[in-house]
Amino acid sequence: MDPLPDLLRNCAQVLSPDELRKKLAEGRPLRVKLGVDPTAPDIHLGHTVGLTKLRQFQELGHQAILIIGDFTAMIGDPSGRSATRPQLTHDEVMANAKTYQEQAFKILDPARTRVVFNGEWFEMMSFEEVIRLNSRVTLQQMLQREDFRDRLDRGLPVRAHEIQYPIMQGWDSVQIQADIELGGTDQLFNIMVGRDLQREEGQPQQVAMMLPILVGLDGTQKMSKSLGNSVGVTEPPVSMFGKLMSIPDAAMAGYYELLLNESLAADTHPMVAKKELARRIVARFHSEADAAHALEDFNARFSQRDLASADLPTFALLPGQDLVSNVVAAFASLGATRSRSDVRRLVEQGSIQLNGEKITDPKAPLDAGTTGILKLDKTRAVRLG
RNA sequence: GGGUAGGUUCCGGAGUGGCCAAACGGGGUGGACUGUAAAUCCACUGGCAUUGCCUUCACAGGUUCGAAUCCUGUCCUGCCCA
Repeated sequence: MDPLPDLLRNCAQVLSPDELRKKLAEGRPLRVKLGVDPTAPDIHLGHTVGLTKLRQFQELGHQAILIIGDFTAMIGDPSGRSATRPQLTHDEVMANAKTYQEQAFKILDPARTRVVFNGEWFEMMSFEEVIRLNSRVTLQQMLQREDFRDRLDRGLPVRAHEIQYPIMQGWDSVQIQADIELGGTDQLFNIMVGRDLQREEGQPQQVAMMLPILVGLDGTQKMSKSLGNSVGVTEPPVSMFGKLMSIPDAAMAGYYELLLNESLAADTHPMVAKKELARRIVARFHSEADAAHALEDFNARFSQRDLASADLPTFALLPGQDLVSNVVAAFASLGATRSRSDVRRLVEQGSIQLNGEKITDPKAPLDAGTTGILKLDKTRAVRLG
């Protein structure tokens, strides 16, 4: 059976399908490269799009090469960014790299994955070699990218180290002699630099496979931790489920395609389809049982507005304290920090409910023996006890 | 190195001596409505406090009864010139 159509599925752009066909026809395991920069400790669903494609190659017997960009992460990929990224130290990066690998193997097959750190070669390079590498590209090439151009036009700084990024990513491809490089559509430029460098080194050029960008929970921007619109793969089932339910309907089709690798049936009710989506994703990263539980919990909490039978953390009231103090403490027990002013506003605006009744007086006393459910905000509530 | 324009609250961006915790827009949050969707409407959006107080407008000093606004120095950025 011809694997090509399946491999091309979901790809935003492939340069070129023809080259890919030829490589496949060689009948050897291809080296498929995917680079990740461990700039944060956790990977999120957006990262899993590329990993899933990589897994697909693995299942066909190809060799996955996961490049951990310990060096490139210190620069930060400027792709799509409107500002320089904060620079991380090598120690921070290495700590992130550890959790990244663990999480990536929730999707990848360890047996067919080679993990490489690009520090392996960059750390060794002398300044002379760096200069030599830099002399192969022109400033104009590096600056023609839209993100840089935009910053230039808007009078924002573009720092010299940022233009090193594509060169480094390209050099990675040379080092591992990549046959194929996967990346988001915003990686087109970087991947093409890899092709250029490979050609200069007399290597066969890699095929560029660009995958669509997964939008975040807001339904418009790219999923990214720094934008606060991401779902981490290690998040607890209930929270993962809830977040997925909050995506706009319009974003659902993309999630089906990119995360489940199938098309969203047009005739399904959006809510049913979304619950199914959430359930399956939770099942993938946790378990079927967790997923079933998360679904039940969601139904109880939101569909039936039955907080009482939902799975809530308990909170012991602070004796003799007013409502605001207790709510602040309750948020704190959930790991959220809210100022008293903030909580006061929540109270006055009717967010705080005790057993379904709004309490809008910030100074309302709470008897220590009060029991029931205290709703804090849209998604958080605690059981008193 | 020279010239010039700037650095404002999460972001963009007003404000050029008191009426400024600082317009307006975006974003975010809460409420109503819902399918925890979208759209819409309302409210809130530095901290503490039931009058009021405290800390903010790059940083450090200064002038003044009073400064985001004036002065001096420092740091940072854009643009033009070299």
